[in-house]
Amino acid sequence: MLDIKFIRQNPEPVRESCRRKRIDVDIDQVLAVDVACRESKTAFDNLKAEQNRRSKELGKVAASERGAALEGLKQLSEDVKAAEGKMAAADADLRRLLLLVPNVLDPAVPSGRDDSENVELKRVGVPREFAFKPRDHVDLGLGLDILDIERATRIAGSRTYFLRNEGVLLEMAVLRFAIERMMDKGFTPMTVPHMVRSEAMEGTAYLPGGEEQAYRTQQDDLWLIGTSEVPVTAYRMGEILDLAELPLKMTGISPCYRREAGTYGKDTRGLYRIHQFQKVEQVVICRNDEAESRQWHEAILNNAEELLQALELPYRVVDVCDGDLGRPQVRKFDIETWMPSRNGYGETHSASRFHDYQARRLELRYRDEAGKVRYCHTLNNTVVASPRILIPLLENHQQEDGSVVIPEALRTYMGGRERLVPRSRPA
RNA sequence: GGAGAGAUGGCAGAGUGGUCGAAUGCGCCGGUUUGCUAAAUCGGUGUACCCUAUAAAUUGGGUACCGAGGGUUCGAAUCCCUCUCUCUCCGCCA
Repeated sequence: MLDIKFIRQNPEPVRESCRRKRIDVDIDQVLAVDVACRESKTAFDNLKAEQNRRSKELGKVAASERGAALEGLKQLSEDVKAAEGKMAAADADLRRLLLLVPNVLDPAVPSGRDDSENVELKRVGVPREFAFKPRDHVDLGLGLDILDIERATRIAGSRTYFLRNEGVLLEMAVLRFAIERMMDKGFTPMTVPHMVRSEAMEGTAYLPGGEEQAYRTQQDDLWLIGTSEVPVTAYRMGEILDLAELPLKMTGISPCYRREAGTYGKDTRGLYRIHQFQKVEQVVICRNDEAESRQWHEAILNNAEELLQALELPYRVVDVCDGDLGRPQVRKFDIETWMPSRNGYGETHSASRFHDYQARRLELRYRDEAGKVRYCHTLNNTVVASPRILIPLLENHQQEDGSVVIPEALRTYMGGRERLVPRSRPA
């Protein structure tokens, strides 16, 4: 959410960000409702002040003189109620609109229609030249007997899977490796509620707007998280933090649930796009300082890059263009990891910077040196998400015989195993 | 799931219809005193919004907020209803 005062003073940059993000919000309407809000607030304040004053006096008036004074006050009371109703309605209107106004783009964000026009910033590592015909992760997974999609579909519908045998170890190894690396970097690991209230979804800007993408529980009106970003960023919501606590560096691990509505027919094979996965996420909550916020954006991007390097996977970093950017982000860098089966890079990480957009919705604040209360800045990035990361892991490290070499970094978490070997499946 | 108790400022805790944004204590900030520290003592110490003045930190006025929402009343921290959360007991349970 943007500060209404900012919109009032800078309507044009806000309009421009709406246009570039292709989000249809009428800023003139926002400004009109803002005026209505303030007018109704002033009207209410004045009426209420009069009522307070006269009511106070009434308490001191002798009982015999009350009758006449009461008559006028009854009418005033009606007027106050009417004015209050009007003000509340205007406030609600404004809030509803403000939740839809997108964040203002960083000037550096490139222009483009969709993800095909994201701008590549760098490539690290060289995709392997195979001397044989490489298999995709599904064939590899079946051969190794670490994966079963067909039966999962029968039981749980499309975009579901079972991991089996060393597949389970491999997923847990990747997650465990990721958490330990983040702890080494001073991030506090957290397990989190997987179902959260609307406030947390709204506060992190998944609602309103993301209703179609999230699972909602029927009886308790809770939402299944699509990422631990939601509970972790919301962890201190409503609090005024001590400056000394900042920056808050946290790393959440959780299952992530996504409906993937509107993606029918897209990425249907394998483990790329599924309804449920595991993710280790990094979240930074820092002071309201543009330069510091940018530094953390670089830092969390770098954290993810280091992890991919440790997994010996080639990747590239892209600067996400305006048309592909979500409502809350100021800027976003995606990391795409080389996936031989796609003969291209596929998104595995997404590093977002939000300015105070989420913090304002979450009432996440701190007291600065001068004692002034200010909204924090928030950022997040994937550390690793599985099973998507298993795609490049299996495909890049496969051997001609269908075995897969486990990167050095993961071996201690795999009971010392150095490779996964095909086996015939039990009947 | 059933029965009961509770939710007040950074914390503890008073307040059961008007003089309450809220006693008191602790904490915190500033002053005074004292070789230093401590103690003592005096003063200050919430958030948001609106109006006003100002180049600005900010000043002056107003309104709201005592878990959340609604109601009664001229007037609600205080009375009523609904909800949320916490605690105790019973039930169920990994």
